[in-house]
Amino acid sequence: MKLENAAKQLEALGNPTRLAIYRVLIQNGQTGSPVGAIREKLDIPASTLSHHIAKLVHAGLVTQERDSRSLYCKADFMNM
Amino acid sequence: MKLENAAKQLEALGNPTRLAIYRVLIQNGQTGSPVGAIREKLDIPASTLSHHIAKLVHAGLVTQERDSRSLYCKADFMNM
DNA sequence: TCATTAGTTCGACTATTCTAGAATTATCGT
DNA sequence: ACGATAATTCTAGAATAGTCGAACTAATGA
Repeated sequence: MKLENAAKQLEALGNPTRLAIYRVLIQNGQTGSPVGAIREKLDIPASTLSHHIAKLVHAGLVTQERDSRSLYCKADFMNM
Repeated sequence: MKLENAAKQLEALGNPTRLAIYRVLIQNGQTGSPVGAIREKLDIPASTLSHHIAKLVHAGLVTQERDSRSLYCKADFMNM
C-alpha cells in the first residue's frame, strides 16, 4: 500500500496549521523544537497543537525525543 | 498566502482516490485522459469521480479541455 | 427532433476532522 | 512531598469532506 502511505503524508501536510508546524521544524533543522516553542511561535492552544503534531508523527513526518520536561520535535526528512 | 496554496495542493493529493486519479493522469502525460477512461480504470461512480476531479482542478493540479463529448484531463506539472 | 453518450450538479446522508477547555500525566527543583 | 512547568488525553460541539443515486446539461449523430 504505497499509495495509501503517500496519501497519508500528503494529507498530513495538507492542512495550513500542520504545514506551518512542519515549516517551523524545518527551520530548526537537526536541533528540533520543543512543543512549547512551536506553540509560542504559532500561538495556538496546546491541545490543538498536540493533536496536529500527533498526526505528523503518525504519518512519519516528524520524530520526537524527550529532554527532561521538554519534548523536542524534528522534521524527519528521511521518511519524506 | 503561499502557505495556504501549498496546503491546498497537498490536501488535494492527500486523498487516496485523488492521488490515484492524479497518477493515472501522469501516466497519460501530455495526451491526458477523458473522465470516462479514468472512471473505467478506477471503477468509481461518476458523481464521486467528478467531485474529486473538480478538487484537483480547483487546486491547480489538473487542467481540462473538451474534445467534442469527451473532457480530457491532464496533470498540470507547471503548477506543481 | 430524438436517442445516445459524456459529464456535472443536486441533495441527502455518513464519517471524519478541527478546535479548544478541562482534567490528567510526567518531570523537575526545592 | 509539593508546586511549577511541559505536554497529552478526554470530551464534545462545529465544520468540513466523502459517497452515491437521481436528475440535469452538453454535444453528437441519425
